[in-house]
Amino acid sequence: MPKPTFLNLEERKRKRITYAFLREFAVRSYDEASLTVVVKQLGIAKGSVYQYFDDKLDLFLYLIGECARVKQDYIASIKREDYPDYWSYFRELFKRGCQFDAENPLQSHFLHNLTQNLNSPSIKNIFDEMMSQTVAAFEQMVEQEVQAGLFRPDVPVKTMGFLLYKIGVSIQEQLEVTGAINPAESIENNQSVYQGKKEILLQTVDEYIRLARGAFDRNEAPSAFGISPVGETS
Amino acid sequence: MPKPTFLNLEERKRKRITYAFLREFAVRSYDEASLTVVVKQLGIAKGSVYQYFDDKLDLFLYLIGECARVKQDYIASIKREDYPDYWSYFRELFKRGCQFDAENPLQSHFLHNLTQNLNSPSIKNIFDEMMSQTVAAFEQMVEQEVQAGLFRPDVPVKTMGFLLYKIGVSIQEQLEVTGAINPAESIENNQSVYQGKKEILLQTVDEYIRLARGAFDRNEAPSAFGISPVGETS
Amino acid sequence: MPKPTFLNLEERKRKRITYAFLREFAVRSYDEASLTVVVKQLGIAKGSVYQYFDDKLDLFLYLIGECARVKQDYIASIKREDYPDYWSYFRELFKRGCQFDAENPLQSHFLHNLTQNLNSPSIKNIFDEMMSQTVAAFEQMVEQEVQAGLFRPDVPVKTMGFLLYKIGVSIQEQLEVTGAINPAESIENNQSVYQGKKEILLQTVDEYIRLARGAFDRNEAPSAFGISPVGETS
Amino acid sequence: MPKPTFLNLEERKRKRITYAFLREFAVRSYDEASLTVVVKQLGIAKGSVYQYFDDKLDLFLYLIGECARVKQDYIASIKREDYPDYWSYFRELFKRGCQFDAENPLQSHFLHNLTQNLNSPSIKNIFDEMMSQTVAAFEQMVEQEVQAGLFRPDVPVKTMGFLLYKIGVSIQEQLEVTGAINPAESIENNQSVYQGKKEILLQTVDEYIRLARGAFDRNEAPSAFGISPVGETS
DNA sequence: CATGAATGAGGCTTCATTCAT
DNA sequence: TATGAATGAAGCCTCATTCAT
Repeated sequence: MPKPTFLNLEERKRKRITYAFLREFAVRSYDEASLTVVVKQLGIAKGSVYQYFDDKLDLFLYLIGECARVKQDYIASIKREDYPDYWSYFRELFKRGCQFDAENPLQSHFLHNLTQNLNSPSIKNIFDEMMSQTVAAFEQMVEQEVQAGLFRPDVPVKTMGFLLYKIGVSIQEQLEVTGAINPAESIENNQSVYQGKKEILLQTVDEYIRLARGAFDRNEAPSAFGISPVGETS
Repeated sequence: MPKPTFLNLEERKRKRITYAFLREFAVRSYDEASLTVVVKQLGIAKGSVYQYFDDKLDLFLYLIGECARVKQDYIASIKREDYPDYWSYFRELFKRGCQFDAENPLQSHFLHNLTQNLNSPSIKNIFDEMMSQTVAAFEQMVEQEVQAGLFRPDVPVKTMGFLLYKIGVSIQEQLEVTGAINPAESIENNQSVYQGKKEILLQTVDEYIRLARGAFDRNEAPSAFGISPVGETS
Repeated sequence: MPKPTFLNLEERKRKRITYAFLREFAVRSYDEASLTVVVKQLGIAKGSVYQYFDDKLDLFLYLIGECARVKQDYIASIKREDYPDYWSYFRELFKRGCQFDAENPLQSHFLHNLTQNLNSPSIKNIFDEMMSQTVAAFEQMVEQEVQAGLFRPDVPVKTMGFLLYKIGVSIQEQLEVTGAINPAESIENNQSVYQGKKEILLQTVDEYIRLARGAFDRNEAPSAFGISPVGETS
Repeated sequence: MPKPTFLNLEERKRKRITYAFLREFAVRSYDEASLTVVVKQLGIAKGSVYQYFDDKLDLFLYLIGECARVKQDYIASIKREDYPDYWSYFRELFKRGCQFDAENPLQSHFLHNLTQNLNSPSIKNIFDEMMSQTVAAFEQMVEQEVQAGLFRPDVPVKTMGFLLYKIGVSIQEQLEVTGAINPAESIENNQSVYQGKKEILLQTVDEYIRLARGAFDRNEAPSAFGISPVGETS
């Protein structure tokens, strides 16, 4: 939690500082990120950072909180009940994610880099909990769909929830591995993560959805009935 | 590549050294791992390490190679053609992986930690390539299944390959996130990663396979139509 | 270039540090010089050096720059056009050099040791360029004298320039080889390089000048012909 | 002085070892040269070197002695009395030096690199003495010429001797600074120092001789007499 | 509230030399 | 006589954090 010293800062300065650190943590992992470097860029005293935050971790957690809050604003309004099935809802999440990315490039980069950041032992505990929460959220979604008879009931919710979470992550990773997006490069050029790549992102989302439907949706056997009644009736 | 000095070492000593470093790299990431610490544990001179290996990276790559080689011995004999479908083949891979884990706990821990290790910038390039190769291998498997008419043709091989790769990873991760396994703790107690957890691992594999079937397998319903109805009714 | 941290240091401290390093580099070559040793002498933390300078090379270049600047102040005001011939100008350079030596013993020692320092591979490139510039400066001087009809035109400027440069160096070296001066010892006793040796230095300079006149000056015999004989006889 | 162990070695092996170390010391300075590296190249045990020589210095001095001996064989037969003046003798020294270079490239490279090697503190004492001897030899030559009435008597022999020595050195250095020769490169290509550069070397020698004549030769004033008798007779 | 110099542990790496076999 | 593994001091450099001003 930042100290009052930081919160009382003139907004301009507070944002300047926040952005500089976001940029650093968007490019390097927690352990690699160097306060020294950022402080030099900012032209502020090293000691100041310790007037604002308890330590490196405190600062880092603040940044996570801020970015999560901003992204949440984009996503919170998307309600499952406004969509006919889970997958159109799922797709919408990515669409809004794109909007968030375009309007908050630095925050988007920061969160993006976060995903590949689960190791640094200094923060392992914290990350584990964060991930647990995220996974739990997906489990809950799955639970709802199962209850509604839309997702298959024959696989534990835990497993489906985790795979669903992983599918979300995979979409980003695949784009990165195949070179469709290049965060390291785009942040260098002051571009957002998905700048000019919205189409390919959504296309990939659709491909994954096609696969996921087969995996998660309740088997349409009854409808198959309607298709091949002959064999059955005979 | 280790220097002859290392290879000529008395086997007992060579193994003692290898194991000590495996242990370190199984617990810490490449950049965090400290040669100094291990050397102190071993009670050997720091300089000795540099008689054995060119540098830290050389040592690390040797460990990767050794572990991969050992694991390969367990897996290489599993041939796709010996199994009726991809998924029984897939399952067998995990079964043998379990055996490898039980019989080579340290190597298994090392490889396990490797997965969560993609960041260390000193070795990012090397890791990226390793992962690319792994992903490519999965793509190739998918390609084969598609050719054989067993996997669906309406989703790009690249996407299916990547998801398949991710499913493999997810199984391990889910067990870790849910607390079913706890590598950090088990290595402390000189236990293998999956010690006493073989059942739950395979059960989870089966769950994922059930999901994956729906996602990847060619939907047989329509084709069943053309092939049999007539014959059935007659 | 030193970091602001160093420049903002209290002058007393800054000088103390500068002098300690000057002393080290005046006695040892770049590669042999040990920051660790100096830091211990100074009683400051090793890390401090890296708050002041980027690295060892940065520190070294700073020292070169400082000493060169100081020496330049002594020499810059000497203009060729104020002297009837090159050699009286040349002699004056050494006289002022002596003054610089007396008033800045440590800097003088440092620069003196620099000359014998062309090897250290870490800085070979930098040194090669420095020497090239110095040689070029001598070439230019020679060129001017040739243009003015004062130096002989029948030997390439390159060769004369290089020899002239070497003569300057030789004067110092001869005194050292013959034991007239002993930098290693004099720095130990906090004496300047040429302390109490000004006379012998200038005497040696004069000897070299006498030799150099024969080598470089245009032979006046023929020209004496056209100018005077007639006028003299009349 | 090498130990008997070395001298008793089969000649082929002894030469192989000698050459490998010559090569190393021809490329690196004494302090930079690494026994470890050479021993690896040779494929012999590190300990062997210490069976052959007391230590690094002992080995180095042996190499100096060997090379000096070989070069001496080329030069010793050149007698001053066989030449009309010092400078034709001087020129011959370089010609034979060229022959030595062509027929013993490695030794030539080694000796060449030696010149730029006066710093390494580990061997400073030894080098100082070597140089003193060389300088003394030149002094003696100068002394003889002065006695013979061929060199000017109005400048101390010490100074003329030293400059003469320096001129010899300068010739080599100038060729290197101007890029006419490139030892570092030529040794890489298994070429001798002056391979294909004999002409430019001798040409440079001639230029230096032209300068040196003016500097060292007794003033020819009397001969000027014969040129401008008019003014004198009137 | 800001400053920024000081800290010092810890990191990897190199090398000549020794000594038991 | 040859081997080659072991040594360990010394080197440069990084970084989060502290604290006096």
